[in-house]
Amino acid sequence: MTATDRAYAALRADILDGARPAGARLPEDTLAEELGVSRTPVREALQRLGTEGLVEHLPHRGARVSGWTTEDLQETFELRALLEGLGARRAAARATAEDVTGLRALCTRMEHAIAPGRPRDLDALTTHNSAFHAELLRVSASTRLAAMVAGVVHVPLVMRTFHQYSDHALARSQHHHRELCDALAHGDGEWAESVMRSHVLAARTFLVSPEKTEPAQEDRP
Amino acid sequence: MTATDRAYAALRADILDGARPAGARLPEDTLAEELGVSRTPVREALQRLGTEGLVEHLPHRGARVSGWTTEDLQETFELRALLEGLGARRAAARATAEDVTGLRALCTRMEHAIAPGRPRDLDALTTHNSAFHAELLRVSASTRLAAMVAGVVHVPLVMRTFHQYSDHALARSQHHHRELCDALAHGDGEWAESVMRSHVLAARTFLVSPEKTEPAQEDRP
DNA sequence: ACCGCACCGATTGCATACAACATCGTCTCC
DNA sequence: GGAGACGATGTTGTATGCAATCGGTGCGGT
Repeated sequence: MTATDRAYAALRADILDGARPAGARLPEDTLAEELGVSRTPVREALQRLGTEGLVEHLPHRGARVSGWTTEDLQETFELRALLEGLGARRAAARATAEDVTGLRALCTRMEHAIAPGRPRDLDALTTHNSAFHAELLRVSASTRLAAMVAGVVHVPLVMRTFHQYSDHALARSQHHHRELCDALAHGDGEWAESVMRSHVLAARTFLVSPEKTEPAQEDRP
Repeated sequence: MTATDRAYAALRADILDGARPAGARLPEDTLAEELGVSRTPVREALQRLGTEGLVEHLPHRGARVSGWTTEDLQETFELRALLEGLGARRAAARATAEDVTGLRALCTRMEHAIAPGRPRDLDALTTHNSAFHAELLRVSASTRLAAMVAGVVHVPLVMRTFHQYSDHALARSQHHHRELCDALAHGDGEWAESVMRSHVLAARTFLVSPEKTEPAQEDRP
């Protein structure tokens, strides 16, 4: 692992878990000192984080941690629903029996991590969940798509979602995974895409529920 | 404009117009010499191009121009249809009367550029077309989305598409733009999204037509 | 008192020097 | 004669020094 990778990983983790709050300044030389590397890898790490939207660059003014409004969160999940939906559709057209078997194995592990009667292991759940989604993207055979999703999905955010999930919501999430496997096994891209969209949009509702921006009820008369 | 920006723009242009073909090596010091800058801005430019998928990095092996298979093109247009479709939908929910007026002005300029009875001005058409799509993304008020679209839309590719367009296809393209303006004026997101998808997918067909991968005719019995 | 302008500190942007690593050719040993 | 190891060579990865640029501050003018 290179110094650039370490600087990138450290900064990204700091930002996403709140150690560096939104608006915090990120001077290159200070970070270089803190991380024990020179300014060059710090520069490259900041640039990468900039393309992901986690930090914003002001010319000759330095980098800051960019803020996350509710609107930004909505936007992120909208994009995830779209991109991961496309990934699921493509995966359905390409998945082999072995692919599906591997994904189902991950489902089993996730179900064990939250099996009733034991304390939930949300770390393990998060790990296997990430593996599941990553595997799906691998099967979808689109490098560009995978890179884009990686830029929008932030693991600590996913974990936070799991923390807020009720038992019911957790179970539903697992049901989505199983349903995705079935859709893939049948090669049904539309089905897979639809399930994935549901999966992501369900997560969105839980994350942004504290301050709903929707115009509320749209009851039919 | 900084040296990094110049290096980025020059390399990107070289790659997209074929001056640096797929597979060509991109040694940092050689490029630095050619572009008249040092290796540092070249490195940053190569990294940016890497996130866009135009070049691929091999650890300690350098960067190469990444290849574009037909499959890659399909993928790119699939993503564009999705992302720009979302942009159009969001724009419809946010567009003011002034926004629509501005977009319609761009439509008029595009129509002038390809008015019958005069030689087509495809450079002007490309310029205004880019402005139109950029303006739409601005109205959609999603920084992340705009950045993603910029990563998959390559202007020379768009121009190549225009070159291949028949009169009929060019006219249809302009009709799409007008229809988008109408959908925005009515605040109809679904309509706008649908039109934008048609717009992008029509372009895809023209670009990949030389070697159709579709299973050909799906005539109804 | 307020506005404009020049200086000053801080920080980035760029250039260059050095070190680490991968590949390839060659040489030796089996 | 072939295979493995070792050095040669070229390239990237990293560190550091220097200059350009931006924001703020204080002074002078109006």
